[in-house]
Amino acid sequence: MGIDKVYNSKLVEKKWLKVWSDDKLFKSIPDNRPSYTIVIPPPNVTGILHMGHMLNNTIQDILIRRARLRGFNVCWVPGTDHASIATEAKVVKMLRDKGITKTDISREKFLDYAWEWTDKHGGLILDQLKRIGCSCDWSRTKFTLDDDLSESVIKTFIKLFNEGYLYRDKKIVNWDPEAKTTLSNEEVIYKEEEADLYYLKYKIVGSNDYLSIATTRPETIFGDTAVAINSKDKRYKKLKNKKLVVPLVNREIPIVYDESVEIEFGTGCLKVTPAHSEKDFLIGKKHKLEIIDIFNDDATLNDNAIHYSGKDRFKAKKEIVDELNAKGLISKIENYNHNIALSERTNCVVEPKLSLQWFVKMKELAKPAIDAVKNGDIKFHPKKYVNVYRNWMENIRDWNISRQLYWGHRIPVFYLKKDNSKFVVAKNREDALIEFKTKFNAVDLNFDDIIQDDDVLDTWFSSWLWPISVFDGIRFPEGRDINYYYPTSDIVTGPDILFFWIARMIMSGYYLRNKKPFDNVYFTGLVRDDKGRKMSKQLGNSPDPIELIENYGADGVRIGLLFSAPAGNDLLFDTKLCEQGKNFSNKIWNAFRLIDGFEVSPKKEQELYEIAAIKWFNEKLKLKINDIDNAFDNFKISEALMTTYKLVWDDFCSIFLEIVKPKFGEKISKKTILEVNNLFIKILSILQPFMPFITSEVLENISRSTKNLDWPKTNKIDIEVIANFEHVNELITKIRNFKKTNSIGFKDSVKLYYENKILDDELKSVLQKLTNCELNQSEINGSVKMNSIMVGKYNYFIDSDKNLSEEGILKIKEDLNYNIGFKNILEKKLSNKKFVDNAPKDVVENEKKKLDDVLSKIISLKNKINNLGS
RNA sequence: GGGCGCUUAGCUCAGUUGGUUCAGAGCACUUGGUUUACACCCAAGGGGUCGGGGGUUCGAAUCCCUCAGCGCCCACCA
Repeated sequence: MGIDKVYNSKLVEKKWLKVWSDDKLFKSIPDNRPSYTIVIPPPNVTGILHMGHMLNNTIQDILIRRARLRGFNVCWVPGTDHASIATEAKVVKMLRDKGITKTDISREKFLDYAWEWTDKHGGLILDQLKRIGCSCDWSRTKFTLDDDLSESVIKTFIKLFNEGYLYRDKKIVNWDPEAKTTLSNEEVIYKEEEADLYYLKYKIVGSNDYLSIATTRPETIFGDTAVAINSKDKRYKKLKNKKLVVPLVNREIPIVYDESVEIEFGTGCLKVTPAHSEKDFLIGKKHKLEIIDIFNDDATLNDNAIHYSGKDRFKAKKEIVDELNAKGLISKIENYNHNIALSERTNCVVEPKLSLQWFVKMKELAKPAIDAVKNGDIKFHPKKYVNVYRNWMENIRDWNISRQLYWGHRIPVFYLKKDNSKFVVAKNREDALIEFKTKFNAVDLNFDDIIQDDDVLDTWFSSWLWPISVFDGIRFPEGRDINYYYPTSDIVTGPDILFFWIARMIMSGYYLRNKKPFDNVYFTGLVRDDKGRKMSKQLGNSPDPIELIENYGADGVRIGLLFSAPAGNDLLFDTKLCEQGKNFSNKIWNAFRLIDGFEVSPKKEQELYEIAAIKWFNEKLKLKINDIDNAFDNFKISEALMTTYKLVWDDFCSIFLEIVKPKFGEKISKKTILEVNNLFIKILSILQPFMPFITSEVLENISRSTKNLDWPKTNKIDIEVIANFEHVNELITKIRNFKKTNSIGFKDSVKLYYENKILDDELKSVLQKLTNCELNQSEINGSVKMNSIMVGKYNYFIDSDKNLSEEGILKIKEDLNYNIGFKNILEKKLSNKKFVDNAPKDVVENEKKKLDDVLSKIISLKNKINNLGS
């Protein structure tokens, strides 16, 4: 045989990657067919493919390819995200390595470097997606900083502003001192940490007494402008109207009474630093306290910290504690567990900071988005995330969208240089000037008088528009594409960006188009290693997807990942699963080799066993396709794969092909080979979404053409054909088992006696081919020593020249005991008046039937044992 | 502190509305097999009192309560 014994994934993949890129096979243009659309979750433009992408995009490709086979006009839009803070951090590091500091160069210069960096490293990930077989419409590739998408972002900002959804406010925000930007609440992650709780002594003015105040942050005393006590706290009533002296600073501060202070915590007294805690800020606002900011942008202390000015916050903390200690101003130190806030990107401790920022009012936008998910208009898979979503959405907080970065969409707000409380929102400087002139009646204003906001928008402010903006539906709401492809069908993503992205896309969808952005959200799990640990760079436990593809083939890796990827559950990735995937590829390859190698005889009649096998497999295939369709409809993709896997490996290869395969030296009939090929093509169609490479290759070889596959349709299924065939199959297993336990050679002939009418000529032919038995229909002859085997409720008898082995006899006795036990249970149940009276009739009938069956089983087993004795 | 979810074979997980067609699958394991597609293979087999306890019911892996363990999300306890 000229074809390789082992499937060569490298060669095949190389070939098909070329075909797929040359032919623009996956290009979509609106037409009369129904559309099926997915927009890719855009990976970071300079990112590289990791296992999460691999899983996520494999699932999308499976959905996409199946939809294509089912005749939809399929559009999978690829693209990348500029990933504002992540990319900027990389560029800053690159510059630092070159000895350049971000602040030393102009914004324009920095952006030049950033674009250079993006051009150099960007888009690599899209090529990697091609390697795993992704069938995107590559002609539609988008980048969030493309001109059209940028314009969409700006247009949306202006619309939100004009409709009152945007405001600028001084609030406590999350400050990342390393990236020197604010972060949204979603970009902050909390980690439990053991800390010290210091009890500091604040001198009471006009007395020699001290008030003890607990804090984890003694370094912020320079910003203290009050001490707050709960008004219900009886212990401190006598302190009313007293003042306190802040240690080290020697500033006198008032005592204020506020309900938000917990009586139980520490001493019940809270030092208030309005500039460095949201809670303190609110207290300060209420009591009109002074606000003293003590940090620079890089979280070193500023001049307000007197002799600690310029020192790093952590270093300063230690020294301050030492100084306080030396002065006897710390009464005790306790261990205390609390959550520290870390930046998702830079991993440094986030500093709450008072700052003027742009916010989006979310409450109103959230309303239709909550309803859509609640009433099932948008479906989440798995459902458990509906509650998580609702919980977040119903308590949604305003979205801080400004970032003190360069890389991104610059906020389209222009201020008057002289007075930055006066501003306009406009898409460019020219419009801004006109706007200024009308709004502020400033006729003689020129470009030098205005300045654009320095900040850029949160990266998610562009990605929340993605399903609309990739079809240019913001600039041109009546465009052809947006009206054809939107709402999109499904979106596939990890639950970690449920709030960042999914929730916000739903909101923008309703806000901008009054329509949901997608019908279904499929949440994948996290890819962990085989010990259940998250994959991370530090642990080095994340395999390189491309390397895996080299070793196991893209199809093998796709299958391997999906073998353990039920929606929403984390999956423990093990390369063993890829090995299984690779083996499966090889199995398919060899099925092809076998079929391809059949010698065909044009004149030969079909064998009876061929007819039986084809008849059965036709029905079985329909049954399984129904199961697979069902699994897909419920987004149980792993289940769909497993059903396919077993259908191919067990039913098609192990059973069907084994029967159809001509006996040694014989040929196969023409009619049969045609039918086998047809069935194989259907099998390949089902496999195609999971394993695009090998199926394309085999199909081309088997049909000698590149004709398109269809997803097979099912009609009425003949259950009896399946049941009878499977009866025979079970019989075959039992005969083999009998041979094994009785040390009869696998290929040795035995005589089989049967009494029922299930076996027609075709099935008999199958039985003979696979077990090499001699068939006789007859009553049992009691005088002959025979061994009975049971299939369902029917008895078969094997006559062999060998007696039953000890093991075989033991088995029969065990079988008898089991059935007697079962009989007792049934009889007890049926004599229970309560059961007979209360249970539904069909249940009772069923139990009676079972009893009949078991009784006849017991009789035949007893006969068997008696025969042994005779 | 609030909310959600999980606990079924050695491992990873299925089990819609309670009823021996529900105690399952894949992997792993055990045994036997290789000139005739594939040892990246074939055939056969063993294995679980469904986390513990209690309740509802004629009947519970499935419904209710409770305890234990694990995981996730949210939140301004200094």
